[in-house]
Amino acid sequence: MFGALSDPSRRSMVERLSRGPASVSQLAEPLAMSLPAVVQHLAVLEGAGLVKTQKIGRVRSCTLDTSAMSQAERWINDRRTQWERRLDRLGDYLDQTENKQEP
Amino acid sequence: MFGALSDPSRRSMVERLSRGPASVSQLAEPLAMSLPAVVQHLAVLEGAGLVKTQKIGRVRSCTLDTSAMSQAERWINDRRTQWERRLDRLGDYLDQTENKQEP
DNA sequence: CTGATACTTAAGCGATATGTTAAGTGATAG
DNA sequence: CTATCACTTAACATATCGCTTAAGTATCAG
Repeated sequence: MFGALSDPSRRSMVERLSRGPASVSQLAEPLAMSLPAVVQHLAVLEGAGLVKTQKIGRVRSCTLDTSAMSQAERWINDRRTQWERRLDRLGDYLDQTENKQEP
Repeated sequence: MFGALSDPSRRSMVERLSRGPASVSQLAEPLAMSLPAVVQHLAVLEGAGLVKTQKIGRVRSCTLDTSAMSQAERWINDRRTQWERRLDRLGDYLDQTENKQEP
């Protein structure tokens, strides 16, 4: 999941897809690489559950799956808030001892 | 940033640090690898701005830097909400055309 | 049917990542 | 002072990643 988003090309593909569905060729167009390379990146994104694809005729249509993104967002948020709660408790403790030293 | 979080060992280190500061040895303890390997992972986290370290005597104390995490969280959130706004607009459009067809 | 389009599959290649062991360095406990 | 502890540095194996080219398949337009 994080691994999928760790590559700039893949992030730009996600950015493109956040503006709406696209075919493989459309995803490849702004990228300076061969089509098979784009398909490989796409496979990584699909493997991570970030992108769903559907082949109609000879065109593969790609769309974003935001539920997978929420999961990563939550992981980060959980660690961050846990850390910040710890800082808050530490602050409370310092306030407390400060009050005890100078009553 | 995403690359730093793409490794399970590094995520477990971040998880450990979200519960409070720790030394290198403390971070290494639950991991099944040599100490130099842990230090390398730590360098990646530090390079991504996720962790700050400070050497006091012979022990290196590591703490989380949540501001870097917020940035990644925001990136995900931006893409997700952009996608969801698009879906909303599409829904509005479909409602509209539906009303026109059956007045 | 024929040719063009939109991928797909397969093989390979150089760079980076992830781990190892072995040998330092510097701080501190006894 | 000496031994130990907590890293640190260096050299190296191996694996995975990101990309390439070349050849194949399936669909659609004319």
